[in-house]
Amino acid sequence: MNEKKKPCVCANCDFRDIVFSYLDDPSIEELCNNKEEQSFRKGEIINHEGEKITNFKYLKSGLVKLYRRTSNGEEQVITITRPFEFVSNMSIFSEERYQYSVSALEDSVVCIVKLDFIKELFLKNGGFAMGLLTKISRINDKIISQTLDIRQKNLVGRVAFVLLYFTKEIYNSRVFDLPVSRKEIADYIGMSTANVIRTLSDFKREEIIRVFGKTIEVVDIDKLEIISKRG
Amino acid sequence: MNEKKKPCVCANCDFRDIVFSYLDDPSIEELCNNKEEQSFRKGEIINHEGEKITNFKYLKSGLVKLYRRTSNGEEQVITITRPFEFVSNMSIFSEERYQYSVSALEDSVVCIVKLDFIKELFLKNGGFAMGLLTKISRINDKIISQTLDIRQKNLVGRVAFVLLYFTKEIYNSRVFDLPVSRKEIADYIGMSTANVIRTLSDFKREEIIRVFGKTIEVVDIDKLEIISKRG
DNA sequence: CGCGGCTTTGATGTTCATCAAGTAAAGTGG
DNA sequence: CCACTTTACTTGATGAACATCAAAGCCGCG
Repeated sequence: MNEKKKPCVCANCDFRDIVFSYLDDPSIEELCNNKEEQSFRKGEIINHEGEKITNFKYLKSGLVKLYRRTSNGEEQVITITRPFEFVSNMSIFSEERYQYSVSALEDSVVCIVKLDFIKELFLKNGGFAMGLLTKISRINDKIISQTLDIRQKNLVGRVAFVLLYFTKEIYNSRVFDLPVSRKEIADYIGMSTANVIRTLSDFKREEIIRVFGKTIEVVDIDKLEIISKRG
Repeated sequence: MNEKKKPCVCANCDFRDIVFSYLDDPSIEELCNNKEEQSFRKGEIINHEGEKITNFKYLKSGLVKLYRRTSNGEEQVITITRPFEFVSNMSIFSEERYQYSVSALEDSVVCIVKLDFIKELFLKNGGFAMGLLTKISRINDKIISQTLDIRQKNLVGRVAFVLLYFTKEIYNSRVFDLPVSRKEIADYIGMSTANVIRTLSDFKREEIIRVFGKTIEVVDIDKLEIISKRG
């Protein structure tokens, strides 16, 4: 008798609560067998724009950026996100190929499941399908509203926004190491690198933040909120 | 015997091919009984930001704009779209209330189905669920990529873009009546009204377009493409 | 230690919004 | 149907916001 059946690691994964909550234990077991984990070092590319989509991927740990290259070769950062927001989000059901690239901003671990397996699950398990649709919708909503928010702000408002984003959404701490270069921030909020730096310097001078290289300390978060809103 | 059973109008609707193609005739019949059509005059509001979502709505004919109001009271137009792109798209599965407003730019007809009915269908019919997810993903993808495209362009590029959008995507004709005011164009592409007008005047002067009030004729579509791309 | 990339700052010019003033067009009430 | 009011459109002038360019400092890495 096989008393010591190894428990599937997926059964305890936080991700289960999010989209796989409708799966019973045998299904989770099957998922586990169809799953692979892959590690990416900071800077490595997880999905490449134009590549064929064959897998359903989600971020288990780390931090990634979603971006695309414009016709004149510049990089446009669409969003920066933490685990449990899908990595291969969006296009996976609507397109054959990735519309955007994804790369690791910190060392990251990604879970990879064959897309066909997910599609099968989707077809035969309505609850799972609904959970997945809700999750995907929510991610899309977030990206769209974030993009609209940024668009509406001026230069200082945008920099304030991005600092608050790191403080509240990404690190949940008033002190953090910037995971991106000044240029990447510029590509994210749609302005020039020089002006991102200039604005950071202004904030430093007004003692709203302290800066030590890549390390940022938000001193006056309330003032930052005001600037971001008014922006 | 009931020989003269009235055929359900939904059975022949173009929309059936798009998301309801997986439904068999009895289900379509049921859909038909749960459906209402509602007409909206130009300018009327179809969905209101903040309102509770109870229905699944889609545009049968007409033209609508999706927009939101920013914190300082300005209007931000997210997209302008033709039938068969959902009206109550996006948030319907992820949010309880509408994130955005929708209003009619031309007289429009909207089909309205109770959201609960769609959810039931979704749960028990995997094919339908997959079709719907694909459709929703595609609409979201389109909005996101459009927004990114616009963001990356300068003033003239944006105006060229919007003219091409009306020419190719909306009217499929080089001559058309603008369904929106100059101000609405400005709110759509994120610039001031005065500069939209100025740019249109420049295009007129360079004989790229002809303008008679609301009527636009695109004379040199190639030049417009170049300006839009380079922008 | 020296090379290359990222960062910083100042000077300059372009792009764009804002303001103002005028004209055309579209409602509105008598 | 016309005078009146309001709203949309148009153009020029001005200044603010922002990008670009250039030069110098910093830092990590071979």
